[in-house]
Order: sequence, then structure tokens, then C-alpha cells
Amino acid sequence: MVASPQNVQRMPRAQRREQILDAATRAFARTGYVATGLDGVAAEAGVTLVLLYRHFDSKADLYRAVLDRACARLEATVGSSDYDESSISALLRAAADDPDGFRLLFRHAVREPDFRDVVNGMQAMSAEVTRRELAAVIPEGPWLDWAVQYVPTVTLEGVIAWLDAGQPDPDQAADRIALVVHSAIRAANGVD
Amino acid sequence: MVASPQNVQRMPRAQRREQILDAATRAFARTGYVATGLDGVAAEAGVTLVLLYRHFDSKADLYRAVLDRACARLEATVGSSDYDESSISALLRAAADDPDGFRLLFRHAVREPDFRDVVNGMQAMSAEVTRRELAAVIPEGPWLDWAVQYVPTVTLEGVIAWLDAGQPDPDQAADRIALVVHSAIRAANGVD
DNA sequence: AGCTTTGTTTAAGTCAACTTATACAAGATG
DNA sequence: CATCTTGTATAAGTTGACTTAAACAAAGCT
Repeated sequence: MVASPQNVQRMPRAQRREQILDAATRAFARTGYVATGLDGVAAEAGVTLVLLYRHFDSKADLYRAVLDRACARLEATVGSSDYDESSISALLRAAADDPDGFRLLFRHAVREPDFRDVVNGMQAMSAEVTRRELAAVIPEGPWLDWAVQYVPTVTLEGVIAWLDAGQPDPDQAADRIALVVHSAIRAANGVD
Repeated sequence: MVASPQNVQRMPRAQRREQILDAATRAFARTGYVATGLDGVAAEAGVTLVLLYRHFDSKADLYRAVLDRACARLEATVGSSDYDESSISALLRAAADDPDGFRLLFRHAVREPDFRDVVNGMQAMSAEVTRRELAAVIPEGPWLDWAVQYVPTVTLEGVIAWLDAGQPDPDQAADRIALVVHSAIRAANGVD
């Protein structure tokens, strides 16, 4: 005989799916894809492991769904805007709206070869756009390469540090991160 | 009957150990602890899987040895110096001396809870020293927290980007990273 | 009331990666 | 030459995590 489950939280399918995605985002944001077990995800969501498989075909499928949603949210807030002043504000807004997703994308997903393709929609922003913008200001050579890698990192890490610091005044934050970014661009052109 | 191995590279035990550590550092630097298989490490070292176990008790043991050596090298070059101008030069020198170890420590090991303790000898540098230095310049509050996390990251990512850019002129690099670091500190105090 | 949907429990299957065991080949050394 | 050390090859044991299956309970809708 099977014990009868008390206090089961029933939910329409779509809503449950979202709730699982929320929990999975939190869980994966802590330790990334490989090191995070589905046990942990299920526990975080407060449901059974089996239920996960009623909503997603596999671990990879779930992870892709998590990343896709995080990407979609990010792009909805940031858009394909050029890499100008306002885009830092937009990034801060996006990070505040979905902190776990933001951290997941930029602390883990970017270094997971199997899923890099999902983030490529934004590596366009991060790499190609940046290079085009920077190439107009920095002469060809190793220091341009340096800046192309460094500037996005400085931006994103500034945002993440802002999240971790408790999200003080977003407008100030945008100005301050912009200051650092500009100094990085100036640095790539030589100190003097 | 067993095929006779041709062209076996014999080596004194200590030297083989170092060679394995080199290969393991490269392998782990690519994908971190969990996602890197001992198969891959053995292949990278050009030896058999079984031989790994003649030198190290387990995967965790091997990884610890790799991290310990990378830490030791880093500390030998950087020392427990204060966080002043010269320490950026020292970091660049250390990174150039052991690029794979450097990347392994600061892109992977810092986010692997099971092995964080190994890196703690330098989280002293990264966290405590930094906080003391910054607390003298930045008023208590969320922006101090922001800077305490952001400044070390800006420093280390600057170094890694420099590695990836082909290590152009170390002296220039030190000046340029210092410029960005100082601008981050200034930013934490407000833009104006 | 009866059917569908959502959920649980329990159990078992699969598979990759870590780990250990055994036997053999060949250089180094006294 | 005898022996120790370094190395390979092959096979099997172990474990943890992903995955599937089956049976049952209860909420919700028609």
C-alpha cells in the first residue's frame, strides 16, 4: 500500500512549469550544469524528481529551457541596442528583474561549450558589436583584442557586483560602471 | 598475449609527476574539475589511465596537487605583498610564468566549493587585504561592498585578457590595468 | 459519478566515470 | 644476472546520476 500524500500543491501545468524553471534557474546559478543534480533541482522546486520528467524530457532539455527563458527576458529588456550609454542602464534593469538568470548566463553558461550556442544571440552583442564599436576608437593590434575581451567583462562583472552589493541606486550604478568602462577603453589606447 | 608497447617514454618518478601535473593543469583549466575526465587528463599527458593512479590516489587528490602547485608558484612570484602598484606587475609575471595554472585558479577553482579552501591562502589577498585598503578610501556602505568584489575581479580579468591577447608589453599592461583599477575605486566614491 | 490531470511513491534500468586488480614488457641498476 | 622501477594492456568492480516504469491518490471539471 502507498502512503497518501498530504498537502499536495496542485497547479495548472503552465504555472508549475514556470515554478520549476524558477527553481532550476536558482539551482543551476549556484553550481552550473554539470555539478547541479536533478535531485537538487527537484528539492529546490519542492516537487518530486519524477515530476520534472513530466515537464522536461531530460536534464539537458530542462537546462536549455532555463537558458532560453533567461535569454528571452534579457533581450526583452536590453534589446539589440548598440553599446552606448543607455545599454548599461538596460543591463542593470535586466539583472534586477532576473538576478539568478543573469548570473547563470554570465557566470556559467558562457563557459559551457555544449550550451554556448544558446548564449550566442548575445555574444553578438558582447563580441561583434563591441569589436565594431571599439575598432573605431582603438587601433588594430593586441590592445584592441585586449579591450574586446576586457570591456564586456568589466561591464558584466560591474553589474554582478552591483547585484551582490544589494542593488544600490541604479542610476549611480550606471554612471559608475560607465566610468570604469570608459577608463578601460582609454587604457587600451595607452596611458600617457 | 599482450602487445609489446613500442617507444615507451621512461622517466624518473618525480619528473613524470611534474609532467602529469602540467598536463592535468592544462586539462582542468579547460573545463574545470567536474567536467574533466581522467581519460582526458591521461590522454593530455600521453600516458595510461592506470599510471595516473600510480602517482595520485584519486581524482580529487590529483586536482588538489594541481591547485597546490599553482598556488605555490603564484605566491612565490607575488608574495604576500600589499595591494599596491607593484602587485599588478607581480600578477602579470606570475600569469606569464604559469598561464594555465593562473586561469585554472581564477576561472574555475574559485567557484568550486569543495576546493575553495585551497585558494583561501589568496582569498586573503583578494578579500581581506583589499577590504582593508579600500576601507581607507571608500566610506562604509554598499558601494564599499561593490568595490571590494569588483576591484579584484577587474584586476584579475585584466590580467587574463592580457594573457589571451598574447601578452603584449607587461609594463604597459601594468599601467593600463592600474588605470582601470583606480577608476573603479574612484567610481565607488561617486562620479561627479 | 466518471474521466482527465496533477501529483506521489517505489522500484528498477542504464550508463559513464572513477577505481582496483592482475599480468606482462622492458629499461635501469647493483 | 637478479631485482627494482616504470610502464602498458585488459578486465572487472563500484558508485552516483540520469532515466523510465508502474501503481496509486486526490483535485477539478463535465
